[in-house]
Amino acid sequence: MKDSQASTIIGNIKNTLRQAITAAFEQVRANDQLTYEAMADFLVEVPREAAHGDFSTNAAMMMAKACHKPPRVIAEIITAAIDQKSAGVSSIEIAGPGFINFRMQTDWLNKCLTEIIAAGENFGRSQIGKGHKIQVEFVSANPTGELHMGNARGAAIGDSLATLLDMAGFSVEREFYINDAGNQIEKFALSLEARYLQLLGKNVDFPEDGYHSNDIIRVMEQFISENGDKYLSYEPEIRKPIFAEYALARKIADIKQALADFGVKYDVWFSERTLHESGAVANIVKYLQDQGWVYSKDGALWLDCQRFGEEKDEVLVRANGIPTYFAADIAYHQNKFQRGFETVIDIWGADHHGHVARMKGAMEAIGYQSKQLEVLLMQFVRLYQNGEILKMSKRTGTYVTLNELVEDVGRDAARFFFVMRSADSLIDFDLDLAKSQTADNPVYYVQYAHARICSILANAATADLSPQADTTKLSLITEPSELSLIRKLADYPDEVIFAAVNREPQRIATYLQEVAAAFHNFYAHCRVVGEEHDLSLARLSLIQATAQIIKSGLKAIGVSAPEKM
RNA sequence: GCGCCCGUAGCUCAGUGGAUAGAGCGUCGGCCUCCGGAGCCGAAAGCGUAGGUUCAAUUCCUAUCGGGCGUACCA
Repeated sequence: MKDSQASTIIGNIKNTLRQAITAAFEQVRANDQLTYEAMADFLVEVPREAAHGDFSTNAAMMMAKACHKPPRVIAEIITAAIDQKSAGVSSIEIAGPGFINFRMQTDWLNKCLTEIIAAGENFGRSQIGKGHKIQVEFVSANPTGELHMGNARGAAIGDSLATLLDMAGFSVEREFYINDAGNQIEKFALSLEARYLQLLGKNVDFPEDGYHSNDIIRVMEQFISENGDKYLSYEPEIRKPIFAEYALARKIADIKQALADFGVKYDVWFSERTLHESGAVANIVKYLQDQGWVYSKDGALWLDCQRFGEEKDEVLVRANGIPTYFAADIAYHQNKFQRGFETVIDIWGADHHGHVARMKGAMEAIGYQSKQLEVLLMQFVRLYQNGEILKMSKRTGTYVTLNELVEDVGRDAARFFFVMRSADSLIDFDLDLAKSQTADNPVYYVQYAHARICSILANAATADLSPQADTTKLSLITEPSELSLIRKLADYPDEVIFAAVNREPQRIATYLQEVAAAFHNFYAHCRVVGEEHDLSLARLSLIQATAQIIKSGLKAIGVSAPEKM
């Protein structure tokens, strides 16, 4: 991903250095100082340690093998050959195992600051995505219950990833797939019917594998208050769909509301049922049959998954004639691609990982490339309470809902918490800690930096300080804590790109903590208001840029940037 | 058994094959006559184990141990 880089001052400098290094290699090869077949890929990066210069490259180390010389010897030769002046380099040193470290001529960081301020809210946006259509499908929970912690994690990750992709220049849509067809809806209907009868005083058994949670009792109470008991006399096959229809509409509305309260809004709510009704599911099965991917066994239709390397085959249509979830999912993904998405990202729980390879295989079978379907698996959220694992179960109705999470922990803290962890780490979530010590959440560290800046800006306003872009003397910014803050700020566009293309929104949470740390460090060393006039103005520009980036980054992960806390 | 994911500080977790592996919480010690102390500075403490590839491995590969998940005509 080293070529994924924003067109910023930093990006331009990296390109310039890369060209200068490549030119130097070509020159010394022409002089027979070095012999090699081809240039290796090398990096030009901003070193983690400021002591290692403004930029550094590993080119000499990468070329060690090709040149048959030790890295430091190559570095000596290359360093002598680089045209420093035209590359804007003030000094070069060779360090460590063979890094070449560059120090740039002065004020390049100040130019970065100017650029950040000039770009304003757009700083962080780029066109890496070139407008390619990409879809992120996430949560897609069964509409038979309430959203739980796992859904909350998926919502935080999916929504943030979608925003970051948008910032990186992709054309993004968020989608929720409503599983409103199939077996679980049948079970759902049976459960609703049982509750209906029970609420009206009938002594009926509740289905063993039904949905036990209390919320569907509430739904049926509402149903009865609106429609009375007239369905007691109806045939089950007539009234069950009526119950299901009624309850689904309400459950889906609840889910929408819960997600909206969590700051997540979808572009499309896609109904599985429409795929069955339109014949899309039947058509894709027919298509696969025609293509020779399907065989009959024990009365069912099977997809030959072994043909694309799976261990076993999968049923597409059951012996009872009802298509499986797998068949519907193939039709669903065909539909996605027919809508013009070049890439489709699905965010699934780890319990679905067995589904990944066969879905990718199926994509090949229906004429798409398996890499067009990316599945981001997220590991489970394990809840702790009173020091013990809290086992979540829809069956017994014991789980913590998204609504409760937002109520107890708060939206900002919850979203930050989920997005700061990589999707593939198993999270231990201590409910007691989350409820009692929310101030320990790193989100407040970041938000505090923003609020602190807003407070300083307010002070500056009363002190009649207002920087003008064209006259502010940014060259007065020379303190190490100031410069390292600018350095960190200038990274923002590349951080967004990295998070987007690697599907790692947690990078932004980490980055924001680094920005906040750099700011707090600056604050401890430098005053803004009360210094000499021009210096105050310059620092005002610096903290404005900082606030702008913190706000932008928090927004990208769905967290607010309060001006006061 | 087989497959996927994860083992990093006392705890929860970051870490694009590179230079001295980071943060929060916890522990210990400093810092407000000064823009918000929800802050800053410092200390102790770590890459499960064993091989391999590489100039260079926490990162890639293999094995092994430990944890999670899956292995349905469920989704």
